[in-house]
Amino acid sequence: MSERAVTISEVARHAGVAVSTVSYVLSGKRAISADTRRRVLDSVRVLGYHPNAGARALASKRANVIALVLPLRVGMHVPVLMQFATSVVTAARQYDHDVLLLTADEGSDGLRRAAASALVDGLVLMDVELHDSRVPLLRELAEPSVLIGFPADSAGLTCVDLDFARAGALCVEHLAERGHTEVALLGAPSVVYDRGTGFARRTREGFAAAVADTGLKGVALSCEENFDQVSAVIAELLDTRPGLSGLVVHNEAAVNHVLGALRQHGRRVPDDVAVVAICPDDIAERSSPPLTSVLIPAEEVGRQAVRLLMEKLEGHVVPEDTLLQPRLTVRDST
Amino acid sequence: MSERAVTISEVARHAGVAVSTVSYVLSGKRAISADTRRRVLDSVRVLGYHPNAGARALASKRANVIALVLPLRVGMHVPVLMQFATSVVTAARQYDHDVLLLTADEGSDGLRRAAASALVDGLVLMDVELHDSRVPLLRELAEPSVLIGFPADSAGLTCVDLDFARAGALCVEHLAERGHTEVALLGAPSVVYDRGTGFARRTREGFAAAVADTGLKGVALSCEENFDQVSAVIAELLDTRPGLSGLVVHNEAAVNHVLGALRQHGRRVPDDVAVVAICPDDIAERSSPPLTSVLIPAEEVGRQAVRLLMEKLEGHVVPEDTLLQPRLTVRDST
DNA sequence: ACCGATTATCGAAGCGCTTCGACAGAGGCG
DNA sequence: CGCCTCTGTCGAAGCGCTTCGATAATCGGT
Repeated sequence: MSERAVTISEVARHAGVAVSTVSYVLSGKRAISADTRRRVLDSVRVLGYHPNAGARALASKRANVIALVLPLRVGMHVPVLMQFATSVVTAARQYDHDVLLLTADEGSDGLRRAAASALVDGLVLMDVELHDSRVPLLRELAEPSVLIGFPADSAGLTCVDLDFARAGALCVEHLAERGHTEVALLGAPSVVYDRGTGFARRTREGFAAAVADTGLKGVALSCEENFDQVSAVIAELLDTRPGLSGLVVHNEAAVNHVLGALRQHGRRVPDDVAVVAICPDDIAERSSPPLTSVLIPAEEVGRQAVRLLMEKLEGHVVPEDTLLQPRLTVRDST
Repeated sequence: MSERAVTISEVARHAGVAVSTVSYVLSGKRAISADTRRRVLDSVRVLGYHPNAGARALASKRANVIALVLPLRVGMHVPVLMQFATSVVTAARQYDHDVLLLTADEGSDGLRRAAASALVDGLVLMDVELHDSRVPLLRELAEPSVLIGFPADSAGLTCVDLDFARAGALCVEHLAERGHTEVALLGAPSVVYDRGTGFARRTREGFAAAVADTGLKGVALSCEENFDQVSAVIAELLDTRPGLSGLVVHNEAAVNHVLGALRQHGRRVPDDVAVVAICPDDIAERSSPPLTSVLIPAEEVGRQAVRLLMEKLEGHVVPEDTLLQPRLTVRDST
């Protein structure tokens, strides 16, 4: 084992051509005769050649690696982050790029280091907050970047996200169609609103706007993530708002507690109270009853983020804002 | 913006020394006078020099990057995976290494490609299964690797994991001490056992052994992850085993359903039924009541995995098996 | 049959860094 | 005082690849 790696010059010798010819066969940047191409590719296969990434990066000034930057704080539901991460990796591979994982611990220095050392060609930042400390740096970095989520000032940046305002509205509209007249939003823990996390606020705004538009009665509440607190909020809600019959839950960790609390308080879903959640499909499906939900299209968000980054790497101009339209799946809870 | 990157020769010129001297200052591989060192470091700072990663990798044959390979299937609880991932990244940075994220989609080819192209110096594989298709490849790869989890045949490999057998036993012993005489294990979904996931089986074995040792009565059941099925299992259990008063739950996604089902069936925790979980602390803490639990020390597992890999990269010999001892935290559920 | 354009291939010059061997100068010792 | 050993520094040779310009070879048009 441990045989020294095969180099391009060995491939060239084996195929009886010049090193540059092998390079051109592999990159396709110049025309090569079918015959030569075949001989070279055969040699590549026979010798098990893999181009040396460092050498390639040095000569071409392209590492073919992008950075994926994890959020500063985990405010978002973790499984969703994981979905983003895997879809970014998968999408990147389709463009023949790899993904370097950067965490918040290093803060902006980490981004600067990775970019300045040419370790990566571009950056994807996950779960960007309204006042994200990493954002100013991006503006001065030579490397292109794409954000998942929207900071307060997104001018000059490329951002992708689910249209959360529309998602919040969609839930309200669905409940309105079902004939409900008084609804409530159970959102993120209050700390998430306090620190200005964009998607939580935007959902709330969309909810409020739709409530106004449809002429329903509605309140938006924050929602902690342990059972007792959820149960207390539900009790209070049922108590003070007898007409309430529709619930929008935008909190993956709390959604099962909400169902438990409703059960505890003797309310049946959907007969007494209808519930629509904004959460991943797997959570909605394994709840009892399975929940009508708007899912966060993590897979598509990640794919779009990578696509946009690749466009930028090619030197193309891309739209600054990309909002993905939410889709509501009706299940048994409404 | 976008000013061309500073190179080592510019630093050398600025500091009035040879390129090689700058290199030696930065690597510390040869003695350099204090005066020269200071001048060089000043120039580095003033010019904002960052060594080019590709050039460094090419010349030194070390990329200073390790691969983190995500599991083939997500059988493990996702937040725990995320904890592994972040701790691996953090630990790697402490050794001045970065982390490349590889997913299962590419399978073994991805590993081979990353290794053969010298993109990475070594590999950390997460959530290894008993018969993991990636394992044979590792044996023939020149690059060192460390596994998180144990395959069926771990000979010649370096593996790290929580001692799940001990964790299962610890839970039983705790319940025995509390005076319970009949206990049950609610484990992973049956499909997880079927595909031979090591940690699930090992927990079950530890549970069974401890039940035998302590002379308790006990059964081990698999446990699906939606409320209705959990509720049915709990009903059946309470019905057929009236003496049952202790439950060990090794299933993060189901643990809240278990509590809900017990509530539904009129059992109080811990008065009627004591529950001890094997799960992350945050889940245990936000349950109602907060659960006595054995946590999966993801942070330490990741750190140890990286430490072992770095040792191997240095050419040192490391122990093949590293089993981390579980610790049980008593909360309100027992 | 000759010319210019086109196509296919080659050789060589780097990319920015590490590392090896060489070599001045300083210091220790008999 | 001469010799030897360290120290600290330098210059140059690559590492494996991409890419530029040059050069043959081929071709259609006239």
